Amino acid sequence: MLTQSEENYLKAIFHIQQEVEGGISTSRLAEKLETKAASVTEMIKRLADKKLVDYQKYYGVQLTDMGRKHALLIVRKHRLWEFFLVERLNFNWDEVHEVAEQLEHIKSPKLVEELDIFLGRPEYDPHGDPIPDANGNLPKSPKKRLSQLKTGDHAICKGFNDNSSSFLKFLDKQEIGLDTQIEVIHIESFDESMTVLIDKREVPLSKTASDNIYVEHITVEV
Amino acid sequence: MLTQSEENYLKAIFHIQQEVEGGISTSRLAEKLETKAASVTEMIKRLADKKLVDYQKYYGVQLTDMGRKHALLIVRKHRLWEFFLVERLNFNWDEVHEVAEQLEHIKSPKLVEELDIFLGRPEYDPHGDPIPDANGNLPKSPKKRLSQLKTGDHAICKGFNDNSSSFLKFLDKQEIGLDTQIEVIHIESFDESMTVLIDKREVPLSKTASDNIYVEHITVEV
DNA sequence: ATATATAATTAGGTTTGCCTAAAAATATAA
DNA sequence: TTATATTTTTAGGCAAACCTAATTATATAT
Repeated sequence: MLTQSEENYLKAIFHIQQEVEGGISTSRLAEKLETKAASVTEMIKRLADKKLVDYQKYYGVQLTDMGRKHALLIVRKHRLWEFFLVERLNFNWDEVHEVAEQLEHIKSPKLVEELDIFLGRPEYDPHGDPIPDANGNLPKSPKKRLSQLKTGDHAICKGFNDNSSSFLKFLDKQEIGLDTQIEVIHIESFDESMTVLIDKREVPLSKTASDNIYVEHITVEV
Repeated sequence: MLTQSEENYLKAIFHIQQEVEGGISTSRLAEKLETKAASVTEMIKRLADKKLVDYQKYYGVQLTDMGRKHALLIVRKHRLWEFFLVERLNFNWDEVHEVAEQLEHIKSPKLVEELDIFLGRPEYDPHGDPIPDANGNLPKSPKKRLSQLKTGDHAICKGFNDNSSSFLKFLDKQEIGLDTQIEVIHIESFDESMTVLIDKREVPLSKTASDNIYVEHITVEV
């Protein structure tokens, strides 16, 4: 049985692997987990002993199939609980993360299954992130970053890369949420900031912001 | 902030104090927590340092007001989650204990409050145990043990002292649940076992069983 | 190619929470 | 009351996870 700490390491490795290919460095993991490199080295060795990660000294870690399976279950639980908190308990989407970080470690296969049923087997969490099914399969949608679009493009908001409370509050303020319709009306070449049209309002977005917004690019018949 | 282990000790002390007066012995606590006396002594000292218990070497522990407050919050969370599991997630009442033991340690005041609202501010958990409110007040009902009744008495089942899976399964088999109507039709003097009438069925109950069933004694107009 | 900088690992320590075995205190029985 | 039994505490250890400081590998720059 995995400890909470071991689960957190697996989840962190999984999330970093979603972004970059290849082995993950000790320091990158330490940063993500807000701990020190020495602690990471130690834990990685334990996980390698348990065949949950492949580890080569000085060359980083990668999840094994078993490790990925565990990680996906934790992600599944995290996202189901986030859905529960927002949809049933009136949490705002910027308040759920820390609580879900706790709830994801509850060990009860029946609980996960019954919660999934109770919630109507949702496919996406409140931030638009896909919820893995019981076998670890992710529903995948053809997502792009808003920053990849061109002037004149239309899109529908489908998720966010940064789930920090400050970013989500910023989105709330700009009235940007899941399924919000967006039209790109201008891209400033010098800093790649853009102006988008949302519900007839002109909203300015920095490159940092547009990088963190996932959209589905749609073609509009004129 | 309290660790999970500290919370479990407070809860155990609270539950034992409900049953017997006075200081609680190290060995009694060790038994309840399925650990060793030496470990208990150690933890008790930590809790005493934190002013959560009063402790006198060789004379047992008692909760302080602060300690009781913490214990009641844990009991509140435990029972709210049990209610949730049974009423919303289709758990049977004999399956909820271990999961609730985990869920009770989730730290989020908002979660507790919103869950309470979501569930309709229930007063009793699925076993008939009272759920403390946010201030630690217990709704109290005038409960007796079924074993205290006399032949001919009528009563309504209001709770159980033993929440073990085996006892709850036994109750299920006898079709005894919360609010079940019971009439005592015979008490065997030599072993204090009794025969009760439930929904026109004669059900034999050992003293052990009747000791663990709480009832509200009612007067029937004939 | 060699020196320097950066990153990773090892060494050695801490805290929490558990353990066993020995010692001390209290309770029970002759 | 004194001996015996039981309970409690103390002493000393262990594993999980963390830490800092020192060492060793690897990467970078001259």
